Amino acid sequence: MVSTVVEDYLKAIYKLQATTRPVPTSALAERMGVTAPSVTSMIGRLSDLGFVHHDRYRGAELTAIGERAALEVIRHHRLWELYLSEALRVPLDQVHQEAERLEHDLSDELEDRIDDALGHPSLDPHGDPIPTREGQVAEADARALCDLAPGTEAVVTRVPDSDAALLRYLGELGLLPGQRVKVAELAPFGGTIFVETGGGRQALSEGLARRILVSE
Amino acid sequence: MVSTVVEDYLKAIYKLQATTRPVPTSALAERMGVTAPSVTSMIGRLSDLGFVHHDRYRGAELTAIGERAALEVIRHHRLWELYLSEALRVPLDQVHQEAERLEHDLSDELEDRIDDALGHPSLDPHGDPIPTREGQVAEADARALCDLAPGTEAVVTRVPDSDAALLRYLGELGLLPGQRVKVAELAPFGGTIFVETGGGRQALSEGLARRILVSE
DNA sequence: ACAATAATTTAGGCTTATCTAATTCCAGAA
DNA sequence: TTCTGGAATTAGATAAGCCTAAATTATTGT
Repeated sequence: MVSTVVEDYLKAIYKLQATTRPVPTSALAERMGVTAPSVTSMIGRLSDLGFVHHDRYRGAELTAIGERAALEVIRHHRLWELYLSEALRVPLDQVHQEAERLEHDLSDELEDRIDDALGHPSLDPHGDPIPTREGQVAEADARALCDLAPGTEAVVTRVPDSDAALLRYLGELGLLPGQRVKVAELAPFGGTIFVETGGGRQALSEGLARRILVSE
Repeated sequence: MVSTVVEDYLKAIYKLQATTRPVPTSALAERMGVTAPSVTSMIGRLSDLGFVHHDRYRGAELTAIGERAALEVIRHHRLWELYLSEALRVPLDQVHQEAERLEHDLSDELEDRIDDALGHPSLDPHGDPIPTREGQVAEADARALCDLAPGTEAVVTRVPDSDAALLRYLGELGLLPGQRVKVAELAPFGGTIFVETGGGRQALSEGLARRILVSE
């Protein structure tokens, strides 16, 4: 059984790979909140364990085994998130933080019981896909709120998961998963989008609107 | 925040204090599954942290602060046990093991939510008292099954928590908390007790009957 | 092609928690 | 009161993760 620290590194590498591949030492150091030398040494260990391939001075990439291990941690995390949200009514802005600790302590038996209790869900409360026990991830092809034409109506399907303050703000705006939204207009010269939600007319930056995924 | 290892030591010392006080190094080593020198060194750290008083060559005793910390871990453990048992239907013989990992990852908020969801319970599924948030333990004055006179009827209130095989056995006998039991007879010359349970007539050793607490 | 800069790795050290081997202490027997 | 066997402690080592400071490498601008 790998340590919780190793699990956290694997998860971080998996997420960063969506952006850059291989993942540079500095990117991993930043995400993990440690110094670059710490990352170099950990990459060496992960490489010894067969979880990553290290391309010296270029970065690290998960092996098939490493990706599988990362997906198991992510599955645990997202199952806990949904469970805490549904069964214990933990507010959406707090579930990530709680799950961050619990994800390392989920036996196969308990995983199954939680999965059963939730009816084998495919999405966590932020709209992120829950990998299957076999490590399959169903990435929905959603579009970003900022890409909708004015006048379009849609439903929010996915929001960033780890920034509690942002999630509270999105809650105030009425832009959490499941909530309806209509693009009212785009401000001239770009940069700002006006939308109508259950909470009324809201202005938000294009940058933020890009991180909110919707389906029509 | 103390490490999970420190939490485990505090809990172990608390439990051993019920038998011997102060707790000898060897007893703690045995319970923690480590060598005596490891315990000596850990006791030094616990002493530095103000959790125990170390009487050199005699053993360790929890300070008020240490006892408080131990009770918090035990509260977490027992709340998780009851929650897993009630909400997720985890079998009684497994809840201890699961809670052993989860007890170290329970934020105050989640603790409150679980406590609320369970209706502020006072006993875990093995019948062990759940300390209050303030560190109060309500030790019920129960009697042991082996101390009942033949013919007496009672209800099982408390059983050992950590031996899964024993708990499965007690389940087969019909001697889990909440189940009714009647002492049928004592075998001549002692050592064995015959009881009637929902599952019929059962024989059990005096040693085992001493670890099963009942109320009439 | 080469020098400057930025990223990465190496070197060496610290803390926590463990171990084995060696030593010291205590309590009970003679 | 002294001896002795078992318990406890000290000494020294290891592994995981982290750090700072120094050295190295890759890249980029000229």
